[in-house]
Amino acid sequence: MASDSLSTTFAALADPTRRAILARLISGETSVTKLAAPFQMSLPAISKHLKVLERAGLIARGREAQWRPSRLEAGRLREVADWLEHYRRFWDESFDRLDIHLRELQAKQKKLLQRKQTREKKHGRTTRKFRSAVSKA
Amino acid sequence: MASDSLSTTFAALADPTRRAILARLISGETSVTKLAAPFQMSLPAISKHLKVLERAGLIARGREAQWRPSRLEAGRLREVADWLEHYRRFWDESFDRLDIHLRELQAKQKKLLQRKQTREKKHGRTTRKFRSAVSKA
DNA sequence: TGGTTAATTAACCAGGTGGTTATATACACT
DNA sequence: AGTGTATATAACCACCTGGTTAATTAACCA
Repeated sequence: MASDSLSTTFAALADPTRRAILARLISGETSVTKLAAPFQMSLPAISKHLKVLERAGLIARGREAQWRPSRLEAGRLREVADWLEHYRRFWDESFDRLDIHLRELQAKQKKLLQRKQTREKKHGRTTRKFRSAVSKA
Repeated sequence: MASDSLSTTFAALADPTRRAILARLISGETSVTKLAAPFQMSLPAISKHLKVLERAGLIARGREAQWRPSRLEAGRLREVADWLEHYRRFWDESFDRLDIHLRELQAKQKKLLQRKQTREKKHGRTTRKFRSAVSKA
């Protein structure tokens, strides 16, 4: 398998068990045994799947005594969404109009955010908010 | 590899060569040799990649004399986008607000489309337009 | 008919993937 | 210290993947 980030992410997503695990993690972090419960396969198999997801950066794992709770880590999914945007117009006929609307939204949003940041003096976060929802092409 | 549609699609996308081929096809359909040109690998290798993309339904292939032009087929990418939507809120803080805006847009769009269809008596297409751009959760 | 160009198929190979069972590690409890 | 519970690692296996070179098919051209 190629070692770039997108390839690793897609490869990790190319398995229904792993996608089911991600889906389960939507409702909160859980232990390995609880994640394994719905499946017929052995625990080591699940352990391997979790390692794949972890290496792909799709989940992060904590430590609580002998439990290793997994939680969703959505950054890589955003990368996928960003990549997909290049192709949106091929399946979404109304893309151009939608794009225009979204760009307007984005502009408004930026201004709002800038004002908010000036008021509250927040730190750390940049203003990338809507980037993944609009075209980059 | 699992045989369900999403798994096949993700597996096909988990290779930089294949993604590069898709990117190339954004600018129109092309022959195998032209698709192969940017890469160092042999023609049979590209041929295999194209077969993977074709089986995944990401491209379709025509026949023009001895050429087999490939063209982008974005339906499966839409499926990926739809799947991704379940996770959007995990990377997009402003998801809820965006969702509201998009639903409003969708409503407007539906009305526009209905009027248009009444006027032109178009057939076959339903009004699923913005489904992939908004949350389904 | 024969030659050229485009693409695919066949046969092969190294390395990866997804599963197994058996064993090991880590922590909690008494 | 010893036991139970949660998880990971090791060793193994069948199959898949992504590449190669050589041979084959298919269409055009003269």
